[in-house]
Amino acid sequence: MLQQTTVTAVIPYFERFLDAFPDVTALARAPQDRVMALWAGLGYYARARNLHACARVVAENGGRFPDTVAGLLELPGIGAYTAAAIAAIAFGRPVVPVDGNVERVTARLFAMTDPLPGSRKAIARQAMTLNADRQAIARPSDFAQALFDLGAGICTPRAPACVLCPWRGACAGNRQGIAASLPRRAPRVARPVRHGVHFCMVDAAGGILLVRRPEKGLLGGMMGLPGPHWRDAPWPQAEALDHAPTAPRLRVNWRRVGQVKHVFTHFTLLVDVYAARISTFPNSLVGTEGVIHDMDRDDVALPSLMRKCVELARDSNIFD
DNA sequence: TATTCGTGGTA
DNA sequence: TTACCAAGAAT
Repeated sequence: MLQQTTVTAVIPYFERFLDAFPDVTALARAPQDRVMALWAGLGYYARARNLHACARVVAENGGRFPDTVAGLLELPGIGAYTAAAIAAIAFGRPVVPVDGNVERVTARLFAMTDPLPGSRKAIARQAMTLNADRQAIARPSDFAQALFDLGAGICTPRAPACVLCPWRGACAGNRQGIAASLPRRAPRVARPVRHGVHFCMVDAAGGILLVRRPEKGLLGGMMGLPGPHWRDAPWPQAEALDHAPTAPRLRVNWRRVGQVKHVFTHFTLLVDVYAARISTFPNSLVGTEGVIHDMDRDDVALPSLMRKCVELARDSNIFD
């Protein structure tokens, strides 16, 4: 959960996850949709699929995790960082997990000025040597946690508190007066804008028509409002309505209720939201798709983007 | 090696 | 507002 995600954002998800799946075998035997529903809103949904797959592998092997970096790397969703973190924290192996915090501390400590992401391997190599110390080797878990906390609390991305840093005297970045500017990054490309359309169909009971998204790709395995693919060009209303969900002898009066802006990692999405009320869902629509009656239910795998679209439709009084 | 993957908080 | 960033992994 903590991969690329803040502790603050993770905590409530972590609590609910452990309530639902007290141990790895419970997670292994859970249906995937239940896992995705409890992950909904946290993002990077491949992590949920990988975690579930990982639990199944571990359960197959008697419910015991590998206790070496090499063994952990074999598991789905566990890469170099997570393997080292588990090995050090759970099994006391003398390795240094290199996350964004450790990367930043290392780049500053050794005044490494080559920009990320090209310098990533060199920084990681340097970081591996940080525990070349008798006390560090003796307590791999504490040393890893201490590095995280140094990066999160003292050696922060902006305005680092160098005067409070226990490593100030050894820090080449501080000595050269460039610590706060490290690690340097290659300039990032501008985020393009893409356009989508989604349809919020509501029945008399307040049910909303949902479809399951493909397993792979963006929001993979999650539920969503129906609509055509996202593309670079905007969708004129007439063209958008060609993609509205429909059924034989079903007359639907669509109304554009507004636009949702949603920022993904590598593009910004503008979604035109259309809403309509019908009396009851035809079987041809409900049969292969899903309907929810309460958006606040925690058993629906609805990502934040789709939640925002439904909220917009709700604000348009389509549910009244 | 470079892309693709979410979301929310903060300056 | 925009831009950046967070206990990265898979392809």
